[in-house]
Amino acid sequence: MAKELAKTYNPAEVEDRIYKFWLDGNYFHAEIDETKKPYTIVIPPPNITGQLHMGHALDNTLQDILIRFRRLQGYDTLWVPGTDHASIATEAKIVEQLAKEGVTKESLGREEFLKRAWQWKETYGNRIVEQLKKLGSSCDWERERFTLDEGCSKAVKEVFVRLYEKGLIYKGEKIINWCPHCKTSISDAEVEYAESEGNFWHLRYPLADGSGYLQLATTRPETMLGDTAVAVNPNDERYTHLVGKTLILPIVNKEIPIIADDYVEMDFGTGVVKITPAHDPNDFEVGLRHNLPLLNIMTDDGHLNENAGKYCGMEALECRKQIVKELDELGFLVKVEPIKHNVGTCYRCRTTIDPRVKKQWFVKMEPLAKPAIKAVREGDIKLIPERFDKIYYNWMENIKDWCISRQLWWGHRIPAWYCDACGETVVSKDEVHTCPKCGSTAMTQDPDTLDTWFSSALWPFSTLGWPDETPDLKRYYPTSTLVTGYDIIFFWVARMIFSGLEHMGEIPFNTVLFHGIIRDSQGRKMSKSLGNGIDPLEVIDQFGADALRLTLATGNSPGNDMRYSEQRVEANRNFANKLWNAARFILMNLNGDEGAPSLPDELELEDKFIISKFNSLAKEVTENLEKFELGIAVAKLYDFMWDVFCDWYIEIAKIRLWEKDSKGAANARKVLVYIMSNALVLLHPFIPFITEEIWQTLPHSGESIMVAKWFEYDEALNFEQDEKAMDHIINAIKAIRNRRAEMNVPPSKKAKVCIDTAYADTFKMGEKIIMKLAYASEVEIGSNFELPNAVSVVTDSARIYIPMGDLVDFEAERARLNKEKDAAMKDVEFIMNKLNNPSFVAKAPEKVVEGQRQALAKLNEKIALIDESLAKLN
RNA sequence: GGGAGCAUAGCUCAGCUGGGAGAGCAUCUGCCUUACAAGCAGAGGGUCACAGGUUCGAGCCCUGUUGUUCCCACCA
Repeated sequence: MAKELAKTYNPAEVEDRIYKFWLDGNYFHAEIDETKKPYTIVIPPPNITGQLHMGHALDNTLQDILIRFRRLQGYDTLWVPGTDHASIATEAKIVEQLAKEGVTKESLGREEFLKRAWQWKETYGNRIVEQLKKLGSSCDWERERFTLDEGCSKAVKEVFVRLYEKGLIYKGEKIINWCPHCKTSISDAEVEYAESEGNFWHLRYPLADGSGYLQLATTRPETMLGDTAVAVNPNDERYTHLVGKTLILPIVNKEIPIIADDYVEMDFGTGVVKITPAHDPNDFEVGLRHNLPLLNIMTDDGHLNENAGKYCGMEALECRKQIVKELDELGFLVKVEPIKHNVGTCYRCRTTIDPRVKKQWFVKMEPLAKPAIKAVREGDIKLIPERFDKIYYNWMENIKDWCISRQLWWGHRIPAWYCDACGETVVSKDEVHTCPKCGSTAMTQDPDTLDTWFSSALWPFSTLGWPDETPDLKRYYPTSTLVTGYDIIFFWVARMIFSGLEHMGEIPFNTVLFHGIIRDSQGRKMSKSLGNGIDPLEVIDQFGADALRLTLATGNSPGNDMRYSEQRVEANRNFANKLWNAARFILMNLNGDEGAPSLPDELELEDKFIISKFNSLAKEVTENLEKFELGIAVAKLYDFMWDVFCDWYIEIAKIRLWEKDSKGAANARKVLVYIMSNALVLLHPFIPFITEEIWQTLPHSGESIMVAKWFEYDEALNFEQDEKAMDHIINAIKAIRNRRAEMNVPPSKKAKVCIDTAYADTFKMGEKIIMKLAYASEVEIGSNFELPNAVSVVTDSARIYIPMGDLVDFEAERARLNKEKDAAMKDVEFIMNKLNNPSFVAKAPEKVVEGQRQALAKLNEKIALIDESLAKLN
């Protein structure tokens, strides 16, 4: 016997219990099953520094929807979870933590520091995993991974050595982006440009021969201390005679050459550029072409170094002030012009980036990018929405070498050793103790670690066991779908693609589903500094994980940002409650003889109607899900459950249910259970908790809805005629309700309904339905009604009279009917215009033309019915 | 400088390959009808940013304009 359900759904009461039930049932765990097709998703590993935010909630909701859908469809599904060590972010957090204790990372030492980091990982890495569970994520937790775990380390070393041996990883002295706050290099992708108010300082440098000056402008005057040339365009006739001459660098009083280089734009500024090869990427290139010396003037923490002479030790911005002051005093400052310009900042800490020359490790990108471009171009990998193709190509085609070394401790240590004796570099998967060249045993490992994204790039195969040829790797690679935000297309998606192709020889995933970011109700990005972030866990506490998931899955299309509003969550919580009460209603009426859900032998009109509707719904929803149209799929389910199943079918079913022990009541119960439990399965990917809870209380076969059978479209359940017949009845009921509402007749006041129709058989079947839902005391089907005191209402299939006695205002009736007739006539005119247009009839598809003809016929019928009604009024 | 997205009801957004526009919330009216007031029934509300074009037919395709958001580049 079914158990009683509370009147309102209380998610807090069921969710944790259900999740535990799933874990105990081991439903998330994938066992390789060769009879099934595999479907795999690897999670975008959340940082161990993070708390679950709305972005995670969205990302993981979408993944869980896909994975649950495929699981129900009978795929061998695997969702690999894990977390990311997030080298810079985590190291910064730990340094912060240490600072509170008055300890620096250097004083602690590398080994102790790493111990602390691992402690952090234990504490906070677990926290975010627990938070993912609150959402309902059906990850295979037995396969949980960490980007810095042993397996990932093995993969990282393998990749590093392979690429090094192929010449695709090299160490070089190049200009890189240096963050003076994080004290590490970062990659180009990690630099964010922000507009800032600055100045253009116009300076003049005197010619060495005393014959005059060259005027130029700079936004960073302090870099002049590192100038090693001044450049002009070779075609600039103003300056050609000066090329080869020298200038005296003010303050420094050093002689530097005037060179000619195409890089200089003649019509920008004065056409003269100071060249600081050690602190500007363009200048660096110029320097290479002209063999200019590199003069580094900065320390690692953003101060001027010994090359800055008297400015040594000064902080960069302070130095800028002093230099400008001195230049002004010496007469070298021409003017100061305020300008807006873009400044590169560190994407982690927002500190202004100092471009500088350092010896770093790089990945040579061009050979890796080529096949990665091809994979998308040829459709092996599909990006959804498609427009991200362009963004991807643009980046890949203009890619520069990837700076992968970081001056951090928390991360994968670079597997390179240097011989203290002969300077030999050895790259190896294993520890190197002896120099292969000179035999010395004084080997020192490179102190640097790798960019976090270096290990993330291997995630789709490192998590499956690579470089070992594990059964998982064989079975689940390439993965099926990657779900992630468009904001990490370069950081992560692109790098996984070339890594997968290079190391596995195969794409890492078939499809990438991009989603947008979640903004606050005013459209602003959620951020800590604004304090406008919404904590998904609080939302879950208040409204339930299902309501949150539904909100994130609805009203949102791939690749687009969405605004979060609590009102939407509330509306979706209400939907959950609606389902809950529908289930409650069904349970109240069961008497225990239903057995597992199945259809009765005899079906009434309304049964066929709901079954047929559900049948085609299932087909559409399946197609939508397969095309990643998750929002569309769930909207259809929502409408069906609320507007069709609850508002019509349940209400109609009550008629038979009230006939207590009848066969009809038993049949109605069966259909109710059948539709409800099958609909729950279709809804389950979106709202897993409540669907499980309800499914369990209803008659069911099997242990869990998680492993129930996805409903598949069945031609035998397609009852088109019955759907149409029900439509006639529904339209009549709606029309009657409308008339009654207009006349302010309360439902308690029943009235007789007389129906004149060409579909007498249909309406005969619907008599009881109309009685109940149109508040009729009696339904009479016939023709030539003589009803002097009746209002009438017309649908496309019937003329309906409601005798209302004194309530009837004949003038108003006539006016209303005429208004309705006018509206119908207008529609007729519109359609006639089309049908009278020869090109429409000739060129439009037959289906469309026929549709218009039918619509016209219906309208004419309706007009005829209205005319008859009008005639009766006279 | 290059590229992309968005512009649809008061608000937030759907609208799949072109066939007279939908939802939720809000508003108005009437209902505590024995699943649900987190509900039921009914109603109002839109020159689909603007201007052209293609088409028998355009919210949807093409061109341009305006507004807005974002990405890339980084001319010092």
